[in-house]
Amino acid sequence: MGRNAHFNNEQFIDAALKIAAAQGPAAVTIAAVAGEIGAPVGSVYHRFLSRDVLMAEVWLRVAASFQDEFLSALEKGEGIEAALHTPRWVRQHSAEARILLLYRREELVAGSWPEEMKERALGISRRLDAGITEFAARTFGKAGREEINQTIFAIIDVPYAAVLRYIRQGKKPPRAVEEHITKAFNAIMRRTK
Amino acid sequence: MGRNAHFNNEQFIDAALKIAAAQGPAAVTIAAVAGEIGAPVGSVYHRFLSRDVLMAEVWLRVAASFQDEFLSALEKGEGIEAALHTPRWVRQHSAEARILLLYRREELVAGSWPEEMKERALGISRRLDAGITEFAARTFGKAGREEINQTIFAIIDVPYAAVLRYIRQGKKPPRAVEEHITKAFNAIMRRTK
DNA sequence: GACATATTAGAACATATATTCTAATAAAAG
DNA sequence: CTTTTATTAGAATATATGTTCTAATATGTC
Repeated sequence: MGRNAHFNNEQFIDAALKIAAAQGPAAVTIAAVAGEIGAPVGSVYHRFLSRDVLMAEVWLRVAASFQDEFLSALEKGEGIEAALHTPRWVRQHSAEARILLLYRREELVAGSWPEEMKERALGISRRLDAGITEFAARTFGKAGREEINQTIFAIIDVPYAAVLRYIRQGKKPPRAVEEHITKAFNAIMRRTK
Repeated sequence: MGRNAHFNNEQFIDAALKIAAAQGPAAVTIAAVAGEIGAPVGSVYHRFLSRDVLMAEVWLRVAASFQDEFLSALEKGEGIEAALHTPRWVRQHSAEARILLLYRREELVAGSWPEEMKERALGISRRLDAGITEFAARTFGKAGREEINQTIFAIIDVPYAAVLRYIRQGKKPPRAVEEHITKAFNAIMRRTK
């Protein structure tokens, strides 16, 4: 019962994501989000407890989008597939990439998260840690602090660096970055002892 | 003539830098900056045209601090010295490093810069470009788009990536990152043809 | 010592924006 | 057809913060 909805949660999250990607998180005002889809500001609060909760939904969606594919590449492949996932995902998802790689979580969500969302976020980072550790153990035979650091550097940090420059310019990373990432990956992951 | 100053420009810039490094640029309110050194808010405006101008001074100081040493390492050495300058500078200058590597210029300075400061900023980025180009030419024999991209990746982007994770955690990067950077540098800068 | 002025001092003002509140609507249930 | 209620609708409110304004205070100059 009750009146039919003109808008749904997705639309607000989409609008916030679009604005954040294009103009940065500070431009995501409630009025801008509502205006983007022609909704009244009251409807934002009808659907989300606060701006922080809306932004947290944006972050969770973007992070999950990146990570699902990343982890399956990591589980299946030799690692280089996971390293190359970053430039590929960035090409495919320009807006999401800007949000995930250009801003830190605390910039998007200033205040504290509701318990239920905190759980979801924690789940995401735990799955990533587990995937990395498992891969390091598979590659180096053991997964001590240094093996894990090397792995993180090769398959997360370096691909991130390779791609960041282009994201900042609003461009898609060129194919050549895959070659750079591959060279660095091979050099770093080569067993040294 | 006139009353003696209790405060000077440096102190306000220092205060803004400290707050930005510790709590992010959004925490750099005029009241916070003034409060940090026990000055009245009016004195901030007596010395700086606006918050943006103050933040621009912060950025210029930090950028110059990083770049002066970086460029002299690049001019003298074989490139690896420049690549390793990043982790070393970060260890030496934790607060400045947070500002330079954690936030983009537009986050620090939202509005437009006064012409004179714009010149200073442009000078900084031009010197960097020139240094990189010169080094690429010296290393590869020529400095086409791809040679320059490779060079930027090896001596700027990768070191940045190696260090970022620690900066975010408020830690100093461990010595091991120098080894990772070196491996990647050698792999990337090796002439391929 | 009186004056001019650079600077401190902090209250007042303007504005942007998150949030709340009250009312209007429309659809389902009986 | 009346009642109930989910939702739209947007005006009103509260607050934070950049900026401006007016006054007080020292210090050098005559």
